[in-house]
Amino acid sequence: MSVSRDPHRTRERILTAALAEFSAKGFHGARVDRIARRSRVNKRMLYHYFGDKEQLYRAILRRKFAERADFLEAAPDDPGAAMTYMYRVLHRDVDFIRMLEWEALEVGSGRVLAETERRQLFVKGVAKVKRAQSQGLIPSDVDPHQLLMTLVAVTLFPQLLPQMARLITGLPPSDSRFHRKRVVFLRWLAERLSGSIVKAPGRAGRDTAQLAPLRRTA
Amino acid sequence: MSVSRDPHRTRERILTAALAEFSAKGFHGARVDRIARRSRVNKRMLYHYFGDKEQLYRAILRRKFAERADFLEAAPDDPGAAMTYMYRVLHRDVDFIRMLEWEALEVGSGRVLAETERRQLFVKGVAKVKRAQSQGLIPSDVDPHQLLMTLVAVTLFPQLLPQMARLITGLPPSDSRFHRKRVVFLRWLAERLSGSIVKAPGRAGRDTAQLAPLRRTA
DNA sequence: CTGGTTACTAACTAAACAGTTACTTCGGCG
DNA sequence: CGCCGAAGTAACTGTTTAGTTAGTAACCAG
Repeated sequence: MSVSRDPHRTRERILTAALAEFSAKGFHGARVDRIARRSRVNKRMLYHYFGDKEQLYRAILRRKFAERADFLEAAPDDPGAAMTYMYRVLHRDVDFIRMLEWEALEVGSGRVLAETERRQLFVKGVAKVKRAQSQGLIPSDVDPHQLLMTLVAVTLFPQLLPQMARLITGLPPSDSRFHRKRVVFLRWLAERLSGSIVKAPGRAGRDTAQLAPLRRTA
Repeated sequence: MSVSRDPHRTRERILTAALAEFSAKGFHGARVDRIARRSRVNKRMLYHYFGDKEQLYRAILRRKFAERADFLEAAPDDPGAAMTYMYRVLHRDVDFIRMLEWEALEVGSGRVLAETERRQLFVKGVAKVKRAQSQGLIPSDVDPHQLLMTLVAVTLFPQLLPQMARLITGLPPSDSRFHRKRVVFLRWLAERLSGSIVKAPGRAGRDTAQLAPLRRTA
């Protein structure tokens, strides 16, 4: 017999199966029995290791967010390269995007798990944008918070509302042709944003200042 | 006595309560009993009018999508005005955005309700972008499908992942200060996209700066 | 007024579900 | 070797849930 015990492996199997289930169905749609079956672990063990369904859910979230904790820092400084990088990375981790989306629907704009760590991540992201601004890679007459948010929006969106992406473009975002077109577009967009089209790639600030009066965020 | 029958009113009350419930909790999280209680209608009547939970859900979706069927057509031609218009309109209908989001998580990029009508809506949207391109409002060296998708992405995103919007900017997207900053940003972005940034030989600068409030176009 | 159809109610049911009980088996340490 | 805590199993339970039964009350056509 020898069921050959292996607590670590069991824990991992539960986490893997739970991620798949929660990502696919969300917290309410997920079934504890199904996670147990998928991981080929006795249901009782889920409760042994994680307490209850909600704590298991939180464990999944914590792990997923920790996994992607560096994705803004790891991005290149150049906005075009940064966008295509983010797009490529996030595109491969659909579960991550879906967990973000479930979270959005559950908590709205309320407090989230790992609030401070995640805020810190974005503080660094904003700092990165500001650095790019001072280097002249990005115009300085724009709120870096709003810009960062928009860069994320633009890279995330196809997986966020894939049905809409398909209805608009005719291709599902999982399709490699979609992928290629998106990357081409992102590069085009980066050119536009960085402002090096019309005038020399110098500092854009002065020239455009009159067009968009902007108060810096606090 | 006189329970004073009113089939139409009852149906409406069910639909209203169901929208609130499904928008808040999604299909699996929604409770039929709660919809019945909220609408102060006997639960049996939901089944009388709509068959079962799923058909009620579909009825809600159909109605919501029909309501917003013209939102791309109603947008102004000018990209800056269009973006702020879309942002304003969608911002006010959080339920609509949430239902889109539940749909995304449920069907992925698979077939959706009212598939052909909704595709048609976007075909018209793309045509609109192309028209703007031929008028020189938007550069012609960009895929209109990808651009349209991105305009939608940029206007929708804060409500799509409000927790992320808050973590990045420090303000929830429901906050009026957030709103103001976003509109300023969208105008900046439109300037960039339309391409006549520096000494533009045309209308990019001042005309669009004061945002014509919804000029309805066919 | 009558008979049938539609609107409406209260109480019930079968199934699904998260969580538990009660028990066995393994592994390591004195 | 003996025993204790951790790893594991199978079968159970109390509750919640979508959906139903069985019936009453209003409305209306003839």
